[in-house]
Amino acid sequence: MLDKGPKDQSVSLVSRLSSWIAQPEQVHGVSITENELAAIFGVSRTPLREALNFASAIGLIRRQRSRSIEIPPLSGADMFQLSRTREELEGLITFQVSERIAAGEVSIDGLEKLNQRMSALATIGDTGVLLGAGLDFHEYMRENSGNEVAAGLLQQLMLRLERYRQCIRALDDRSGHIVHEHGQIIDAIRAGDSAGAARAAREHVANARESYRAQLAKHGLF
Amino acid sequence: MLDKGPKDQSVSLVSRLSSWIAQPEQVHGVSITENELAAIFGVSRTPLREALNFASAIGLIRRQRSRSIEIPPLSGADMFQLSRTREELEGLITFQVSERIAAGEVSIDGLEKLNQRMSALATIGDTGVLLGAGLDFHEYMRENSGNEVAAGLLQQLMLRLERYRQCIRALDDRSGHIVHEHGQIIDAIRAGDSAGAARAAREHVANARESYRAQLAKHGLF
DNA sequence: GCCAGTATTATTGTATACAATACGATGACT
DNA sequence: AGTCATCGTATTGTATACAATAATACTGGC
Repeated sequence: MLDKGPKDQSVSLVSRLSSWIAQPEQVHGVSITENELAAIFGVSRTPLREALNFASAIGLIRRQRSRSIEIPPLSGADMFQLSRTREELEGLITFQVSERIAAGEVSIDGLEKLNQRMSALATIGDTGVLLGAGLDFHEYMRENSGNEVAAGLLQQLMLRLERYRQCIRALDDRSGHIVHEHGQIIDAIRAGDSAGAARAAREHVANARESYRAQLAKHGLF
Repeated sequence: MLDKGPKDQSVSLVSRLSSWIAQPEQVHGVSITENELAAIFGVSRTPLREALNFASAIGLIRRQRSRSIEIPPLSGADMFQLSRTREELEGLITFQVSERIAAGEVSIDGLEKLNQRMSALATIGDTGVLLGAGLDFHEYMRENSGNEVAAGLLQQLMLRLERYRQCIRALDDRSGHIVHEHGQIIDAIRAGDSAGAARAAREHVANARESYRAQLAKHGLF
């Protein structure tokens, strides 16, 4: 209980909470009491409840009134809707990034640099690092779209998708595809084809979704 | 999510807070202290902070760490991004509603009924009621899309757009267009043209956005 | 007069205490 | 034995109190 150095916990509590939820060993669909969670994180109920409110606002957990916290069960349908929605938003911000680059409001250098880094990592073959670089790519798109609204919503989706990502991180080997598909997006942007870039981004998400679905089905996860 | 519980304040606090923020007389971009807000709503800081966390999670307010609450300023750019993002999500769920109707998973009766009601109201000419019915239409789409994810994100956007809606409610007379555009969406769904329905939905949002932009510009609001 | 450094105050972050509510168990009655 | 009412306990919702941090005012030195 004596968590020394108790500066602002609420911000980090949200990320700690989301990490905790994302752990595959958590039994999904089960209810947990606030006191239990508070004990787990070593804080009192007050900051915990603030984190819970935040988490429930973005759909990470569910809270009926006067009921305990429920970790939403993982399901293929849920994963599909998350990814399908992400597809639209990634398409939108990719389009907007492309437009901004075409208009000279943003330099393409950042994307080129990320692309080179990805290619370099692909030859090395470190899957973990490569996947991290892949996330950097999408983060860069969010930050340079000029659309904070869509970027914020996308980040919510990424947090929720993280739970599924955890399940298949070890299994997935789409790294080669990822590099290629990111490359296609950048190519379209470079050519000034914003609509094409958006299309490529959407296909990229759709491909990832299909890969996830296949992996999860193959291992009979849900 | 409406005010119902006599005791549970935290849920209703969120809606009360969003209504309060949406009031045009609020000076946007100004900072407010938690104690002031707590006094305004007649509650202690604890439930207020929970509502604030919820509101900041969905972008209704901004809270830097250890700083007072900031009501994000209204701006044309913000309105554009909200509406532009909404356009994508409305397109998506309209597509999904259409697909579910085509597959027989959902009856089209609900939409037909809403359409008839809208037409009837249009002849009467009560703008306020008609706009409410328009919102019902979109709510129906969200609830019958089978995509809780996109529906939840859309609801966040609608809450944030409410602030802009408040500014021009009295000015707007797009009622006729709304009825017509909703009709086009329904027609496409009835014809089994999901892609067409999605396109119509997106155009509907884009038209509303342009109308908003023009109205706000005409009155020099921001 | 102005700037730096410190003291003071205001405001946020956290913990504890209490109240209200929902859930479960126990027992009475049919 | 089954069902319903009532009570007891567990859990959430709210308020108050305290701690830590950021903002502000003040004083002394230059």
